[in-house]
Amino acid sequence: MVEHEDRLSRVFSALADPTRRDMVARLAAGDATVSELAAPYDVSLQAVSKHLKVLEEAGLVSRSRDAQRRPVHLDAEVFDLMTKWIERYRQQAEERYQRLDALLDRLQGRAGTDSNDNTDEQSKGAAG
Amino acid sequence: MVEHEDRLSRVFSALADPTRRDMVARLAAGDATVSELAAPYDVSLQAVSKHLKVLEEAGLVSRSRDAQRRPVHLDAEVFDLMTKWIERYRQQAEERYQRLDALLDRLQGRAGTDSNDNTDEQSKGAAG
DNA sequence: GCTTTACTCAACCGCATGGTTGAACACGAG
DNA sequence: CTCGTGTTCAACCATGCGGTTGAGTAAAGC
Repeated sequence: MVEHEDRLSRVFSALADPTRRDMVARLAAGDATVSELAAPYDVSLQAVSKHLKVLEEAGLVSRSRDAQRRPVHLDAEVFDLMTKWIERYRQQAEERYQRLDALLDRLQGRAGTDSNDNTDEQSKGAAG
Repeated sequence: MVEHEDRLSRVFSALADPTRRDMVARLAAGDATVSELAAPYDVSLQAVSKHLKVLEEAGLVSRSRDAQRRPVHLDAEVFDLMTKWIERYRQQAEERYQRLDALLDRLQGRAGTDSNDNTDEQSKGAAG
């Protein structure tokens, strides 16, 4: 209904399909033609062509021309878009979690917390 | 048909909807009830409830109980799953690109080119 | 105990999506 | 020009999804 007007929706939507994710995974190793990509799956070539169209419109791949073949190339730029979006909210959520954890420490008068095994080294200086 | 059996598909699919992404964004700032979440959108409360169910089944949020209210909490763990998947193939694709760039350097006899050149726009040198 | 508040479940609708098959297009080779 | 290969387009079908409304459930309040 929403016709996927924004870029991020198209990218997430494209990657929501396991077949398309597998294609992306294989394309990360190198360019491939439609037939080559279609080989492992037991769907028709037309279905694969459709999948590629979705990936292309999401900006994940680009297609050139080589005689009759249409080599598909993975375009890594869009991944940054996703990563940025994800990291942004992941960090916020984790910071919130740590603040909550610190608050619980104070409320319970705990001395040594062993429950946080986070790998990031950010200081929670909200001890006020 | 595929019923989204795998986790990653559910997560990507859940985040493919702009309304749900907006909810996640707002939940990153703090927990909220269904009504609070529904307020900004001009859809019914039931629609928002459905969205939350999708987010919950994707493992992105969890819901507890506070009297009649159902506070929604953002669960940051799943983001790691996505980030790992994305980064894996993004890096592969970028490495390939850099190798190609290095190869072009050698072919063209370019000297002293830093392979770390990441301009955001790359011209497609269709040199045959 | 009935009402109010907060929310979910159920049934339904319209459209998008993933799949199919058959035809058409693009290009290289005879 | 014709043929073969590689790929896309078009029509169609089944299912899923986001939306709706109406009913049902859970807990607080009078």
